[in-house]
Amino acid sequence: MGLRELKRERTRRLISDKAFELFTDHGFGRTTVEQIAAAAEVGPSTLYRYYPTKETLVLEFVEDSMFGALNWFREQPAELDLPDGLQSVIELVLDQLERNPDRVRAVYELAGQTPSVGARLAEVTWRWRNELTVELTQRLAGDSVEFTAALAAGTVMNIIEIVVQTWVDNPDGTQVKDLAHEAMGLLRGGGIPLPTA
Amino acid sequence: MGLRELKRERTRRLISDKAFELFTDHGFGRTTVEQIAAAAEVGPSTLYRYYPTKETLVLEFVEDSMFGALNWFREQPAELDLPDGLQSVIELVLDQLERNPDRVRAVYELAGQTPSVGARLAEVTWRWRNELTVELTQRLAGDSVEFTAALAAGTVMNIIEIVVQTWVDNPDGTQVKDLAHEAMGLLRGGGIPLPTA
DNA sequence: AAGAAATTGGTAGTAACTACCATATGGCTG
DNA sequence: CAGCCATATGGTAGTTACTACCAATTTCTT
Repeated sequence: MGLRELKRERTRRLISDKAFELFTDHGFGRTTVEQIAAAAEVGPSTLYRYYPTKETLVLEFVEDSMFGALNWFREQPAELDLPDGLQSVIELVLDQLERNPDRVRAVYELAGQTPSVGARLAEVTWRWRNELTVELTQRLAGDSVEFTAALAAGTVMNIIEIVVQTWVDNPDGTQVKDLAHEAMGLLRGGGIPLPTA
Repeated sequence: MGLRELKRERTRRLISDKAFELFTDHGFGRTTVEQIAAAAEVGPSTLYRYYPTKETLVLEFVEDSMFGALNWFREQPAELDLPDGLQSVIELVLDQLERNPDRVRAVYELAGQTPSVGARLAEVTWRWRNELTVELTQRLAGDSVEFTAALAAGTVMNIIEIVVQTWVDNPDGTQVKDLAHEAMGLLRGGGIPLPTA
């Protein structure tokens, strides 16, 4: 890796870290982009080149965690057993998020307090689910492939969201992996009240 | 209803309609709030009192449709059969949306083209699912109530989103109610590849 | 009819974001 | 090593969404 890319990574991380510091200390709305740029010792112009909106500053880590797992899934061979693959996707996402619990909690905190951040977070998971649907559609065969893929992708997303939500709400609660297994068990067990067909 | 409320409804609708006209003609990003206000013959200041953000102008109808159904559900007696109730919620939302198909299609068009609109739309459905989860939690008893409620609410939301998505993508396709039944049938039939527990 | 309450429109200001340009820095070739 | 090219940076000027506030008007109440 050349010096150029190295520097890019460095400043990117620097900006992101300083932004989080300011956001958690003074709140998202009370922190201006200029303040972040000043704290990171770059011009506002440079900051905007790395992060096109203020919200992306908050969501980068979560987005990377989710789409990293999705990209792994995309690279799997076509013969991959889908139930196994989907389970792996869930575990991969959760593993990635668990690498930085404080950051995840801060993200959800900010998303709860600031509507624009909440909206962007919702949009990220929505887009993630859509792209998983596309990938699943290509791996499925038979009738109603579109619907089947979309329902499967939606279910996977539900599990992840529920587990993460529960996890960030109770610090030091059950392990995330156990939570995920509980959710999957409930779904398979059929104890969920579904609308009558 | 007094004259005051009547006028309020009128201007609200007028603003919303003019906004949609401009959005569909020239695009969301190329329409300014001032232009909308001028078209509706109100001051920008007044417009902001009705619609706090430009995006709410787009999403009002969808939001009302979804939360109308949710409020109906909240008013049902505690003994309500949940599967039946959830099916009714789905049908109610779809009924409401079907009252203005052009508007729904325009909303999804704008949401696809404009990130901030897409984000707000995702946030609306996300919040809707959360509130349905709360309501379901109160109506459930037993172990893992939180998880059960969240999974049920998530599934209901998935069905609605999939049906609406399919509906807006193919004009003059299958009836929405048939699409909903197809989705529910698939779910009950167990043909969906779920992650291994 | 008169006062209270709510609606309106206007003004001034903040801050996110865009387009553009000059400068500086890292990477490669003779 | 010198010079050239591509890229990264920082600054300037401008647009626009949105907020806070105030004066004037309209509707409701008694």
